[in-house]
Amino acid sequence: MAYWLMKSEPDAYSIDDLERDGREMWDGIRNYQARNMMRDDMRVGDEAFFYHSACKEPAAVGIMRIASEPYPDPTQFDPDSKYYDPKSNTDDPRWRLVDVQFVRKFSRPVTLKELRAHPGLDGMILLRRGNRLSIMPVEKQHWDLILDLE
DNA sequence: GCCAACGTTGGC
DNA sequence: GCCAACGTTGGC
Repeated sequence: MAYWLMKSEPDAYSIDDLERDGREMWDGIRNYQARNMMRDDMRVGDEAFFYHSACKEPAAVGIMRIASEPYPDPTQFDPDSKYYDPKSNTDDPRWRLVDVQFVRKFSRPVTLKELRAHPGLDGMILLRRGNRLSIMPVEKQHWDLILDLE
């Protein structure tokens, strides 16, 4: 089983929204690297940190499970969606997504500040300078360390 | 709100 | 295929 970290802006979709919904499409990913990981590397049953980005306190806030095989992101075909991609077509969809299932919310957010301060987490992709990936793999040892921080 | 870092686009 | 211009991400 593999481990992941997936970012969302809490103003757009937060861990509380996922807790309410239970299961949801992880839509709107429009970055090829992130797409490729969903398309090629994720497996049903993998676990992922839900991470709040672009907000007052960036932090890992909970855990979810990959709940589906990859399939075309319907928002790319919807002209009313902000994720609409006129260059994609149904014959050869450009963007794919997976469903995620809520597992649990952390008892408290594990903040980016704490992650940066932990020597054992050196080398995490999330902490690399200039990193903008919204979906990234997490090594098992890092996963376990972060759970210890909760 | 600023801005560094990065990805994408498109002219050549 | 290069690269300048532009747009976006996301921490601060």
